[in-house]
Amino acid sequence: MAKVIDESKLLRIKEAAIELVVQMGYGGASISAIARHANVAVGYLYRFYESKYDLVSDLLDDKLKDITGHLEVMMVQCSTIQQVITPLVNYYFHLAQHQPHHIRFIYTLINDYRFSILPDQHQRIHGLCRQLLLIGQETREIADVFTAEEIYLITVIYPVEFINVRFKQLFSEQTLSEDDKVRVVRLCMGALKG
Amino acid sequence: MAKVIDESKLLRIKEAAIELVVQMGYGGASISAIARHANVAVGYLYRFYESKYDLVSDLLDDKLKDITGHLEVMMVQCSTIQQVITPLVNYYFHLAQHQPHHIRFIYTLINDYRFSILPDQHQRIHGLCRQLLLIGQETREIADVFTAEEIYLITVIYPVEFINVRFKQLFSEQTLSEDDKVRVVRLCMGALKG
DNA sequence: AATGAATGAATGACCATTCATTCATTTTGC
DNA sequence: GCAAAATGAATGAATGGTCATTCATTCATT
Repeated sequence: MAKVIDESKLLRIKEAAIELVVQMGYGGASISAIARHANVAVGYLYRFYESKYDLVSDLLDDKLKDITGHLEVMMVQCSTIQQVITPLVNYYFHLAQHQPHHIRFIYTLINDYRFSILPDQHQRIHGLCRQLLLIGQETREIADVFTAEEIYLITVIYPVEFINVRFKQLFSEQTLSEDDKVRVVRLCMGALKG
Repeated sequence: MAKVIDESKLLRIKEAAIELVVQMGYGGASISAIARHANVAVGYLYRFYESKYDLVSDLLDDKLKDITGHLEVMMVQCSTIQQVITPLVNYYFHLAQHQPHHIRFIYTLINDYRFSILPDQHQRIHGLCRQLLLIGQETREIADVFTAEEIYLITVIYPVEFINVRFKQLFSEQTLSEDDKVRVVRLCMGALKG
């Protein structure tokens, strides 16, 4: 007698939550507004998530999983840092162009002291940065002085911040271009070189 | 008949607002909680600020003014980029060590899409970055390919993000040290070199 | 008829903001 | 020098709204 759960509704909830958290902040994104945007009853959200915090926390984890998953795939195929950074920045730009709310969502919550990266993703990100560091020091693309912490800042935080400075139109009102992508890759590679 | 406005109360309100916005986010920092923390009546806040948004927005502007003010002073005395970056990073670290809430506050709101840098500070930051770019290209400390946008990312965003990755203990549980300061300066200078 | 997915009114707490009131200080009148 | 009147700084209860969450009810499917 098990009825089918309408997956499109769950998707709409996720999309609405992401959009509203970006626009109004976590506190400003009310459950009733999320439900209204998703065209779903208020109570329906509690079928999948125990609380609003749970919903948003899970969404953040999903988005981070997407990034680490992508990075892991890229690292298997590549033997130089340049070969990892280029598709990684490509991925950020693709996300920024096709799902701008999603990259803003990550950005908003990664900077929120109430949310933190869950232990699982934390471990994976750690491992990936250490791996990058090893490869880069082998190929001499990364200076010896650097630690995994700096690799994280240069390869994850810097590109995301570049995109957000553009979104906020702080220095330029241009939309992200191919040239910008090249600039970001060049800056990352230059910074890693030391 | 003019009574004296108790400046310490206003200071306490500002301090409480900063602390609570950092801890609970803008939406979570209620006026009643701010007033309670500041040991002040709820209505008292409205003597100085028209609304909660006004209060927080003004505080952000104040903090940004502090940074741009410092940068302007530093640039008058210095003729090389190294001579600007070093005291600038020093200033960030000093803020991080002595007023951690304040740097977190800037960090939290600069990343919030509901708040933006007011036109006045915006202009000053623009001008400062352009000036840095000119000096750096003269002294060959900054590669020709860079724009003011990249100078901003490297000299403002990167150091602040470094500090916040530490605050969040993402890679290291160490508190900020003199060695870290040297690392940040080195990374900034290296990145600017291209 | 039975099941359980989906609903949305109801709940109690808390929100930002207001403003009649209180209270400390200053000015005035003597 | 002092009491009374005037001032305006400071208060916090009151307001009307919104919040997250619950759960009795409805409705579609089996």
